[in-house]
Amino acid sequence: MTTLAVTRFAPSPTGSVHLGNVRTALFSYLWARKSGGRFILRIEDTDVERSRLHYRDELVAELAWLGLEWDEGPDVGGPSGPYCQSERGEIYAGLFARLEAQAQVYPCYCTAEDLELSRKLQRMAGRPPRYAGTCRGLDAAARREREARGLRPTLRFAVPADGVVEFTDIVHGPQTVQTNDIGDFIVRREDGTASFFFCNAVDDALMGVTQVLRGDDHLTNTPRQLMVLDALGLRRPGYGHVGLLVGADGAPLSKRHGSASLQEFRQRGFLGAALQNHLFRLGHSGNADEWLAPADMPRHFRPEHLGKAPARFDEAQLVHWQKETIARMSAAEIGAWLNIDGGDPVVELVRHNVVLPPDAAPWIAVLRGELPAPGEEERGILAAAGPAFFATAAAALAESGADLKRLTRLLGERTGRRGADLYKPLRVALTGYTHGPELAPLLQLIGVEAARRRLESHA
RNA sequence: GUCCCCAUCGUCUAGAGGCCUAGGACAUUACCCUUUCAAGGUAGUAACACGGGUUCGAAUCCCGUUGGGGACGCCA
Repeated sequence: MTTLAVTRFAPSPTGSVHLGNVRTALFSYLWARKSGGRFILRIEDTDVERSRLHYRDELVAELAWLGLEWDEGPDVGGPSGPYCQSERGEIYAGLFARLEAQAQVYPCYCTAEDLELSRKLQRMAGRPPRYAGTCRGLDAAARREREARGLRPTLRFAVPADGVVEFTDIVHGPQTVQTNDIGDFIVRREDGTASFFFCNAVDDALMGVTQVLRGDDHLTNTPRQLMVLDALGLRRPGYGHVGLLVGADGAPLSKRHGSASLQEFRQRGFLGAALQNHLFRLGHSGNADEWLAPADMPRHFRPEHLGKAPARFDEAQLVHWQKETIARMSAAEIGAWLNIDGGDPVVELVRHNVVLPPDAAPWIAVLRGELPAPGEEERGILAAAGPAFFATAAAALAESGADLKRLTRLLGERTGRRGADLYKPLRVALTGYTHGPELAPLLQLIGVEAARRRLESHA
């Protein structure tokens, strides 16, 4: 019933991928999987100044860690390669030649300073800072003169006047844009490399992409890409612009929000399935409130439920999905995640008390014999119980052994305490904390000897 | 500045004119369970930005206001 969707994720390797982009990658991936189509990874590294090889490797590793799998990409190949734009120069050259032959592009000799000045003047005059069209009408003689002066031209797309570009956005619906609102834009830089407007659109068409999902920030430059595609007679993919992902401050997540990179969340110990569950519900609703296994996510993905409004990234909700994920992991998986032996009884003990790996450290320390210095609340509880209580507790422990039930029954009988009055001081003396995993297995693991010492130290 | 986009509980969202005295999830509060804490269970607090229309009837459609965001780059 669903038509096959060919989708892609096309990051530029100029930094760590941030969650906003990861989310559109996830949506794209899910759409492809839902429909039985293909998911493509394409690296947009035409900006030689800022692209770095290690960012590309990192990106591939992070995406794979998250659990996204692409059918075509720089590492796995495919029929539409190469999948790094830096290697597609010949393809673009052929296309530029066609546009030149059709006179739909022209060389522009304006320097960066010229352009900046022009923009500044327009802004001051209360006009939108668009390319003024200075080089559009240059004749052959004028071009030769500029070349002779050593000027290297960029190539600009000649946007037709008084036209309209129409398209139906997958999430925003019908859009109509006046071409008069769009200035002639650069498709090829001075150094000969293709610009985003050009290669991004062209590659989607060439690679057979049917649905492009991306951030809202691209909505207004979609018409430019459509004009390029139309001029080249290439098939238009469908475009869907999802509301941006914003941070707690309401500002869009971006590379300057260093904290929003996928890498950082992985390094902090968040799990791929938790991140997927959270991202799945940001700017999208998939009629499922409960945790979804990554394998089940595709059939719950609903492209028609992609949101237009910006979504706020709230870590509290990510933490919830993290807990749900941990609850479903096997002991071996938790062990690997915590970097301890999966057979270690600590694993089951702490699974409900740990959100991130460092949270396990205190409990491991408690079992290995190091108690934290008691805080104010803890000292209060210890003092309220009094030395006699702990002396009685130590004596009872000698009879009960590591059996908490017996220990608390004896202690209850001898001190008259029950409930929190009984358990709280015991817990604090034994673990140093007022909260934590179940006390019975905790006592078993601490062992009678260590427990006795801890109780006696307060007697 | 010009053009474009967006607007439901604190947060993520359901809602495509009557099913809405607006539903769910997270967070939060209370209670239950366990002679403790956590986990689990139950219940509760909490929202249609504002103003005009259209309609018998509007969270839903139209216009405006306000607020937020984006584009206008030899970044993507």
